[in-house]
Amino acid sequence: MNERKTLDERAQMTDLERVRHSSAHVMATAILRIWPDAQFAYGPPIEAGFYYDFEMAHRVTPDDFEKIEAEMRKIAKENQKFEYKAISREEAKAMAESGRLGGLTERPGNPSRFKLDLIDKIPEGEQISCFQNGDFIDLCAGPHVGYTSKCKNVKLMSVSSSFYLGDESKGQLQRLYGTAFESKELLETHLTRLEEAKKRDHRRLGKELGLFHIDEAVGQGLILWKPKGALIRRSLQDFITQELDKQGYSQVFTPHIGKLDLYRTSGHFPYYQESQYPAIAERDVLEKLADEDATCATLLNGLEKGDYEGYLLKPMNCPHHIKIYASDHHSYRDLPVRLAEFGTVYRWEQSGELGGMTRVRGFTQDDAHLFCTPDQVAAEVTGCLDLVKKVLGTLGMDNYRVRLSLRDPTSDKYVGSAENWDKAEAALRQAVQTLGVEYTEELGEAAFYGPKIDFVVKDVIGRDWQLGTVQVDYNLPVRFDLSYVGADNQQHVPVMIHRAPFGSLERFTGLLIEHFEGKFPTWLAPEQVRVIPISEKTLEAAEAATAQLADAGVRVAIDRTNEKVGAKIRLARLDRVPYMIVLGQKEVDEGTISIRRRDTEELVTMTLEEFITAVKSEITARSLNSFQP
RNA sequence: GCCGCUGUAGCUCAGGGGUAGAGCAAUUCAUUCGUAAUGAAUAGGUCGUGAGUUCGAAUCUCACCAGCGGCUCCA
Repeated sequence: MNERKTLDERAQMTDLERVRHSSAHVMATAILRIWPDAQFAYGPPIEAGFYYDFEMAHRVTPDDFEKIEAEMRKIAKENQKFEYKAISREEAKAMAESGRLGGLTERPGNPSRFKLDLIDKIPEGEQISCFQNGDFIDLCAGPHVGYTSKCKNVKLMSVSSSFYLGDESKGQLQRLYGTAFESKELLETHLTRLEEAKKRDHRRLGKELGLFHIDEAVGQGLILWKPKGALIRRSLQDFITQELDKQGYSQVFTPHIGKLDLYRTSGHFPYYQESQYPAIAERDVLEKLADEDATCATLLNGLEKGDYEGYLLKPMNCPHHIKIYASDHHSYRDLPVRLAEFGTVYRWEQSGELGGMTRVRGFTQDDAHLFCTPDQVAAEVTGCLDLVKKVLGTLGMDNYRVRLSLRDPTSDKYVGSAENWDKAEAALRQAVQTLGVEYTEELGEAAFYGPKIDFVVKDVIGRDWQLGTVQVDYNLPVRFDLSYVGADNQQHVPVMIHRAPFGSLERFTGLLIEHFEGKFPTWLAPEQVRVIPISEKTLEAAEAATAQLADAGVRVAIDRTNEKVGAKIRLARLDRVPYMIVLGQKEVDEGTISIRRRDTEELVTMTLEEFITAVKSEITARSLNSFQP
């Protein structure tokens, strides 16, 4: 976000982005009027508005928003002109030294240290420019709106912290987020939409619908799937399992822990040590160290260096699957070998990053590892992409973007030869082009052992989450000395493909809850049908219908409470049950049932047998829509 | 991990230096009802945890824990 935009990109800034970028300047002006010691760093427009990073003694809290907004509206009313000024590098530096750049001209302050740094980052020979509105001048490439009156429809959203240029070592700044629109109506629509989105938050719906629970006593980021959530997960797993069977995968089961040596070989243990649960030392090591009065540091060092053996909660499934592959001899005729597992892994994510089901410390990947010949890579990757597309398509999730994650050529965090990286990246690029969807190539997003194709979706508050992923790996097969016998009767190293169409069941379910607003299609709904007797007089008939539905394999519940029908309907709708069957004396006499769907007022009458046939075929087809009578 | 905010009944939240409140949910009773809330009664809380200040702390202070919004990270 901090890279310098090209002139072309700046010219392409939309009118709305100009309003927002200008609003960031107006906000800075307002802050300076209230707190003159503020030092500004960087203030761009973003997808949902704008922010400005700054440093000052006063800590902004939401209580200050009203005061800042009032000053901003005042500045908008003053209708200051945004004036472009081209200045020389020397002028810019002189202005920054006197605190007038990113400051008030009439009230210069301390040298603008961030602006000085930003000036140094502008390539020699490039025109340096600034914009002035009223008495506020800022180093800025623009573009802006003409006058501050365009910036009157603003709202401050939140305050948080950030690092200067995203660098943890460069100190912490305050970041104030706001949003701005071209009209009051658009602003209000946006704010209403945000309120609506909050109601879809999976953390809120997960609680309301009884899908999952996170308990302090169990641990941060560890999901307890409650019965209803577990039914959703089971349906998803059944779906995937069916697809895997069709596509020639073999399902395996592996333990949740493995010896440290396994991860030393894979390279994960030293590389990701900070984000793993600490290793479990063997008992005799602990006893020996206790006898010697050794410190924890001795233990940790010994584990790290390999002096002591221990176990790790598995942070990924690859090494276990690799060992399954390696336990047999393989001929090129056997390949590809496709090993799949719903494999639960544990990662010590930073506490501040955890949240709901989307970022957790224990999660289950719908994982698989494919071992194939170099010739098979392209076809296998394409097959994996098709699977991801099938999964997302079945669920009606079409709001994803595709990212080709490549290595950053300037970084040394990657393992393996440049030649293999080039091959892997080329294979993925070729495969993603067959997908027929737009994709972006992003440098530095690759895994340390190989490039990947990621499917990224947004949650209700606009955050990006990586779901499905397909990765080509030339490195682990070498590290683990894997082989197969080729047609030439020689030993060859297979290529590995890692892939997970959902990513993790936790994250995927969290995003599904938001995607469907809790109104899952019938095949996923924890409770598919609710039977509602009108009174105790028809309870017996309702019990019989419930039993018949359950017998047919439909997930059904009966409402035995003494409430009126209206209350029972309301409760069933709040529980997002797709179908309600109302049974009164009339239906019993006629031998029919009255069906009401979750989203309509319309009532349909048919026999129970007809309904069972229809709903069963809807479930089997994994239909997104309810059946049409 | 860092910055900021928050933590009161199962849930949503009010209150606030003199020992706890509402609505919903729950339980019981009455009602037997025709498509989004029938009525009444009852029960329910060491006010996140620990320490400190105070005659007295849910309320003030500090530490810790957890959640939320960002940052950083994400094999």
